[in-house]
Amino acid sequence: MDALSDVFSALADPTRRAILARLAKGEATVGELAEPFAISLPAVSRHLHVLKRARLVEQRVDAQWRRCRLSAEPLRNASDWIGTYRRFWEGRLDRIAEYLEKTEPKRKKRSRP
Amino acid sequence: MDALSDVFSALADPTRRAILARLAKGEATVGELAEPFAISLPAVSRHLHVLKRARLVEQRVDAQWRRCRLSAEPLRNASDWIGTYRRFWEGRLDRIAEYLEKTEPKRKKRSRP
DNA sequence: CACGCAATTAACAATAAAGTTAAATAGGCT
DNA sequence: AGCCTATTTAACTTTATTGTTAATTGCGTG
Repeated sequence: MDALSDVFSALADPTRRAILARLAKGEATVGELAEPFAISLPAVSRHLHVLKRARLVEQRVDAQWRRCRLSAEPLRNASDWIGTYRRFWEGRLDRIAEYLEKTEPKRKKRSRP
Repeated sequence: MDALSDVFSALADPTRRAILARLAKGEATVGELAEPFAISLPAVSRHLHVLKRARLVEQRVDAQWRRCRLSAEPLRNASDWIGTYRRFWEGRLDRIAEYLEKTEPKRKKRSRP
């Protein structure tokens, strides 16, 4: 999978987004990250694996702990990708399209587009 | 699934992102959208279903055609969500964390974090 | 060195994703 | 009506994802 797909895919889960939100406040161990969730530790470990694959989380070994921290760089690409569509939700092109559709005279039916 | 997960999940596929890119240039029928891809028409139809579920695409019926168009509004939420992390990739907090890690004196080993 | 804690890996089950081909649905044309 | 075109739905296969519990690995302490 391409990097961008990995990132969007990693973000497509509320638990993983909550983990990132937690890490935005600072480094944490896997156990600390797992604590707020009703799922097992292995499940959290796998979520972290997904986040690492997307390069959104880095782990540093400290004795028996894995200290996790946010690595936000890939979010820049995701943001840039989405950003190319900004003009569409900022009311410029959408509205124009809507306007055209409403005011354009009805087209004749035809068999090819 | 929550709306944001639906959006990120929809974006986590290169074919679907390509479809959105095509729609950014203007309305298109399903057949037109399918044309550049090496996958079957039903497969494209399903990708569109995912995009519709995420409210990123709207379809309007025109005789036997479904004219698809971009509906970028949900991208605003996705963008906003990612945007809360902007300060991290803009070099403010990352760097501080790196700096602290490099300069902090080594901690003694201890049995609790 | 045995015990305990942190975390991952193994093994497994359930569900979802993504693709295929074939059949169904729907509208316009002759 | 019957055919052609556009698209979806059905049925099925393959592969991922997400979760579980149990076993494993790694490390520090008494």
